[in-house]
Amino acid sequence: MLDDRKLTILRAIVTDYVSMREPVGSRALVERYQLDVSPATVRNDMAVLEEEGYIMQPHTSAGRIPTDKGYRMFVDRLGTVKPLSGAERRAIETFMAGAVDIDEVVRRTVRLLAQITRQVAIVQYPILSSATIRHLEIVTLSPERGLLILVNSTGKVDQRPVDLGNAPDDTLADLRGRLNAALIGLAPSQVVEKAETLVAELPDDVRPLGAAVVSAILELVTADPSTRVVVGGVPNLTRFSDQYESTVRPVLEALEEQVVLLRLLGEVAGTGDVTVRIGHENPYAPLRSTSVVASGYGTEDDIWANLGVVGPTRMDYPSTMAAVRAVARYVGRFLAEG
Amino acid sequence: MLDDRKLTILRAIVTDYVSMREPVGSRALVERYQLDVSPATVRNDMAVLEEEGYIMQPHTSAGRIPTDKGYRMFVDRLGTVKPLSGAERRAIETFMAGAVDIDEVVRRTVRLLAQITRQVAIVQYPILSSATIRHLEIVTLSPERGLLILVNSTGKVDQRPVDLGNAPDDTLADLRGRLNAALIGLAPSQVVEKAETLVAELPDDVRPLGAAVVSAILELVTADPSTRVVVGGVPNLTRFSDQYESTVRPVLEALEEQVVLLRLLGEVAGTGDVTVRIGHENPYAPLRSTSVVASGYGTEDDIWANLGVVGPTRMDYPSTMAAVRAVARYVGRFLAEG
DNA sequence: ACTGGCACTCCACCACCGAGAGTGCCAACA
DNA sequence: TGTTGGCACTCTCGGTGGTGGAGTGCCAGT
Repeated sequence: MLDDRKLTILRAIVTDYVSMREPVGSRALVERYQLDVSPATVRNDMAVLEEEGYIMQPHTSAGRIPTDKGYRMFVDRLGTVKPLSGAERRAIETFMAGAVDIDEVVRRTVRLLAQITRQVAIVQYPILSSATIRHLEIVTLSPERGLLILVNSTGKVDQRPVDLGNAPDDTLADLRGRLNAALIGLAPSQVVEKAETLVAELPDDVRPLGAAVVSAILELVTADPSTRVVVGGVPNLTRFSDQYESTVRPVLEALEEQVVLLRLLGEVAGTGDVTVRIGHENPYAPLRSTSVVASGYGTEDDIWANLGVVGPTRMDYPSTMAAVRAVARYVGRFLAEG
Repeated sequence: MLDDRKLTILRAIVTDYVSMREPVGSRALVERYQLDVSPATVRNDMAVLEEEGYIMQPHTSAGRIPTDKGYRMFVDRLGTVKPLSGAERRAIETFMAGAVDIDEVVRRTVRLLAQITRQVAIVQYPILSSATIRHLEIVTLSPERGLLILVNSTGKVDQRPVDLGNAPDDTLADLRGRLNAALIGLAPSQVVEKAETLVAELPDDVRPLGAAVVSAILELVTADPSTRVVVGGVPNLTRFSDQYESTVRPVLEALEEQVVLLRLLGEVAGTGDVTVRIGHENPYAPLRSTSVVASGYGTEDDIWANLGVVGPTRMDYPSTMAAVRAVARYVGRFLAEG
């Protein structure tokens, strides 16, 4: 159905439209892409491509622009991987160096991704499912208010206020000792299993407080940190479209909704490799006029979370995909090393 | 120079322009604001107001719009405080209830402020200068890597990786004991004073590690958490202007620069009451076409940080100022109570 | 199967015009 | 002196019509 030349033409249309941002006609095509055929021939091929739904005309007698289906074909079969430039590689390395905690890693990643793709970047906080509890502390702030602190093997520190109800210091110390002894080295799932019997086995005088603390621990341990996302590069939305109100506004609104972004990343990515959702393929209606390029990141056996970019369907897919892939890999390695 | 009627007219022009978003002419003015004089009289007054720089015409024979100076006059002398609606009061109360940690308080505040002002909101993390050290912990992650954890009296938990360099467990325990004994109850400034002698007094075998840990403590203690800001309500920028590229883009870019926002808030607010910077009064050039309404928040004797909104110069100052003031007060109280 | 030619379509651009809104000024008036 | 009605003037905005150009589809010829 689609012979080589038609595919070449489709590729040329996509490439040209992405860089020129204008509908592309048959003459420009043969001139800029050495097709060695006449414009008339190209027109015939374009008629077929249009019939098949890969390209369309904004109006009669304008050039053609790719449809979502056209971009999809391009991404799946026509795009050649565009390796990162040396400067980009170096940027990735230097950008991350010196990030001390997880917050900073995420913040820098989002900045980095926005900068090299020149799109809006989204990074989800990593969930480190293999993490185990390393240390547990109960700090007294006042006779009534305490702070439960949990440190896991990756160095993440979680906290939560607990109501101490005037419990005496030695009760507190007793509880802390028991909890540390019982829970250190356990993974989240094991903590959940063990929680009930742990409370049951506490001495009567410690049990009320113990129950409160354990339930706080459970909250912390089951709370999914990857339910947080960070967004960056919003100014790049400028390059989206000329009609601000109708196209940019819904995207801006979507970007403020953590829940939406999480669902989006979840449905688009989820694997270790780069995935692309083009226009109407997107699960979320207000983003139907955008494309999402996303990838999971983590180690080879363990995906922790997702990251990606949102941009106009008319985007440079090869470069964007290469950048997302590179950043995802680098962040995965960086976090794995600690 | 400016008699009562001229001021009334100026007030009417500001009010009308803010709500109608169109240059306002003499006829509309007398019709909508019962001025009891003829349009011709109003025109004479407007000519004076224009000469004095309070209003201007976008072009000959359009209506007048306020200048920055006009808004300034309005804010200083003409605006009447517009109390919050009951719904808004209730929104403030319910929005904050149930926020567990400082991150969440800040995130909710920014959302709240963006929602009731319908502008872009900026909230700076609070610095609690009266906080003292409550607990200090060194958790071993691996023989080489450790985590220093600092809890202060407000319940804030800070962390920082430290290089343990294979120090034996009992050295670590010894150091932890000494540091806890020496530092608990101290304010940041006191910690800084005491640091040097503390290291000097350590036994020889503990000192190298101790020096590293103490320097980490100093970093944590002097690091200003209020160097972080959170932004929300960006979609409200839609209502800024029709010319996207020229006016919205620079604002978007400014909003991504933490440093800029901090300087902005710092220079605009800094006191316990609401401050307004209008257009060219702004210290930061790309925001010369916007107004900033900001306020410090905290307790009566102690300002912790600032919050505010950024919007078009053509904004509803009375409502916005009332909202910023109310939110600042509420957050201050909320945090003070714990 | 490809090509050159040709008639056709439609948009983008420009000039032009008229209506409407608003002004400044002036002479008249309280 | 301050206010008012009248009037000529200016400028924007919306609609109209014409033109050039880009691009197409189709067809006959190679």
